Amino acid sequence: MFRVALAPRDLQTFKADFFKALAHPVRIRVLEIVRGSERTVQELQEALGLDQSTVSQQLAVLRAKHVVRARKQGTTVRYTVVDPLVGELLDVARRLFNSQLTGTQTLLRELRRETRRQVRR
Amino acid sequence: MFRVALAPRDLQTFKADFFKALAHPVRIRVLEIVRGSERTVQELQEALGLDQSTVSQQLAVLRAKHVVRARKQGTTVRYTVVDPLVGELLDVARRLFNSQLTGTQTLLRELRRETRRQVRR
DNA sequence: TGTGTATATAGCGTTATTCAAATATAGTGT
DNA sequence: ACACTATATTTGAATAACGCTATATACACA
Repeated sequence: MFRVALAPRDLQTFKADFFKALAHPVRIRVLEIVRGSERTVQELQEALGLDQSTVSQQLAVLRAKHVVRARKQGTTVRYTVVDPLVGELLDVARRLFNSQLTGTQTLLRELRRETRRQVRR
Repeated sequence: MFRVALAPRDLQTFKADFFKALAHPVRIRVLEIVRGSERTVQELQEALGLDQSTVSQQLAVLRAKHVVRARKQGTTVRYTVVDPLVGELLDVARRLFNSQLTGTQTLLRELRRETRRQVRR
């Protein structure tokens, strides 16, 4: 028998795949909605103003990368974030963007609004 | 102060672009080296076992997304992470992977080794 | 000026992601 | 069985990211 030494490369690939899941505007918006509480696809559609197909497609990507989990209930499906650390990750990311965006006014305003919204909830 | 080269259409796009920068195994490895201390391209080449062109290329991506900053000094160029929060982000990500990988032995072992290495430093 | 060294960029074929439209599945009520 | 609703998957064309090789730039020093 022989040992298959898994290169550290594979670990980084795994990590990269995870970040790939976050590397899309719609998917980020989905996560920021879903991280608060479980949501149906319909709710997501409305919140995002996107059609059913698009939302389902992006949810499929998030599912494939194990960022999000689906719970079927009759004919509707509810989504949650698999790990609360995903939320924490998004928070750190927000802080990061906040410090990076200093100087670009419009985006900053957006960011602030988002932060307030989250605190209030 | 910091200036975004291409004004992104909206905030989520900006965020997505940032995560895109992390969505590549080599770039993650680069960041995990560079986050500790400033490194020359040469040092990175050696540490990664990759050729000059590849390393420079990935550094270019990280630069374009403002994750990393270059400091030229004579003929050599030293790279640093722009914001220490990037390091924090990687830490949260590591915790996340750690909890996700429970059950896949080999990758877990790799992950542990990495964590130890970092603590020790 | 010329040569060597460190780093960056261009060109290009291959693969992966995206977007939108169409179609498929699965559950519920009649 | 049929129709209706909620969600998922497939398809295909457009675009972006990759990996590799070759070439370019920029600096140092003789």
